Amino acid sequence: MARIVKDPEIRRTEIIDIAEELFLKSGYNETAVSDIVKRVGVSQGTFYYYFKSKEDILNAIIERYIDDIKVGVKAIAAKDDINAIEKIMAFFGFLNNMDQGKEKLIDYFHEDQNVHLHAKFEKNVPSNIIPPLCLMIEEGVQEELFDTKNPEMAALSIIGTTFAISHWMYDKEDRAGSTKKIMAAIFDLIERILGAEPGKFMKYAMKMEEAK
Amino acid sequence: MARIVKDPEIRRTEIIDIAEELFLKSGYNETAVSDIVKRVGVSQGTFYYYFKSKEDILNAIIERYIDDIKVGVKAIAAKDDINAIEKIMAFFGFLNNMDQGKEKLIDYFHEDQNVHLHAKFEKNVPSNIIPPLCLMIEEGVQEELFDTKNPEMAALSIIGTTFAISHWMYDKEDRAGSTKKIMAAIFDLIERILGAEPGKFMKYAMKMEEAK
DNA sequence: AATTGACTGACAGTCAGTCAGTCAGTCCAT
DNA sequence: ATGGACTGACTGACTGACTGTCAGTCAATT
Repeated sequence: MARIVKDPEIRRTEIIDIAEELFLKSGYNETAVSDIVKRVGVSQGTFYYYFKSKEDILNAIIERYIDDIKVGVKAIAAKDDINAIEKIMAFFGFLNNMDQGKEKLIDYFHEDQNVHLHAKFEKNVPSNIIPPLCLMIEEGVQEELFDTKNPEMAALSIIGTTFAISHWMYDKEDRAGSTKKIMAAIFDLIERILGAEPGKFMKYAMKMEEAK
Repeated sequence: MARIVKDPEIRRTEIIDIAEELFLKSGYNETAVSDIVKRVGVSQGTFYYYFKSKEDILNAIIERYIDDIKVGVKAIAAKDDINAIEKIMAFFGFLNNMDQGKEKLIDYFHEDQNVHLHAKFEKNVPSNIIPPLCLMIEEGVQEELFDTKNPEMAALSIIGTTFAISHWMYDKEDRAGSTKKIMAAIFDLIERILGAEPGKFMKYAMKMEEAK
């Protein structure tokens, strides 16, 4: 094969891109390293020059997602023209959009073959999004929008609730149709967890809808 | 190898037992089918006589856990000498004891090598424990102990919260020591989610403590 | 004696990971 | 500018280990 030398960073990204695509399409265990290198157009050795094992490239893929999330969430947390409720809502909006950007990443995650990817992802997400979410909650407590003594636990509860509900919805057949009801239910739970005034989140959601 | 014929059900259980032990000790990907059959003392072919693939036996292991949980939870839900709060607390006590019975199954689950097992487990648990938990909550609403319009969502939120907090605690170093504080925090969150009187769960917990 | 079905073990095919060596690009001395 | 030394990106054949198959064996049952 013709030997083509590239900037290591570009080559690395190239390999990660293809690996991600194949893992999502066929599953981690079902994708061979040889499938990846064939698609990239490099040798087996090159793969192991960049990644010390197959598991290692999976970690690299996850890390990239986490980094994207970190950047987006930090930007929201740093805003000073919106209040805590709007931040938390923007936060969920951002997480949702990320999925969409990757062509329904979340759809892939819920296929059985991708448990491995999904599990690693959910294992690593909380430690990165709990701290900023926690800050937003503390802000809301100071603004007297929320009433909670333990912002960290509240943050965990919100994330756990959101994960659980989104998993649950994916296992049910009748996914579409009742998104509004589900949003209302999630808002209700978040308000309860945070000790916010009932209906306050929905009120803000309507306002943002109008603003468009 | 000496040929020993056993009752198929016993043989099947035998293979599952060993496989479970090895998967938990060394991880799913790191355990070879040949390791399993060597330990059981049967041939490679016997393994594939009982299970159609390596993935298949993992599903069998998970199924066994789920069945244990189902039985235990049904028994609690059927009791008529305790109220909804006591049932929910018994429910969590049962889930906790199950872990202990399996020599801290939950400890193994949180090791990185076992993401595969863990993920399959958590993917399948909710669909089995949400319905009975849901019934308990509905009971509590009728008894006017709780105030919620959507018991199913509340059940999901409680399970999600519990999972998220237990994962979070395992990733933190200072695990021991503050179990009481964590229990208090979880009770507080459950009360908020269910719309129960603040401190009510803790009150029942104290009462049960005394009863011993 | 015939039938059933649990069981065997050799084997085909596949895959993760290794390694000795190759070659493109860079940099410096002539 | 030209060559030669050097670096590190890259190659691909190879190995050992693995999953899953299958033709056939043997114990138990009828």
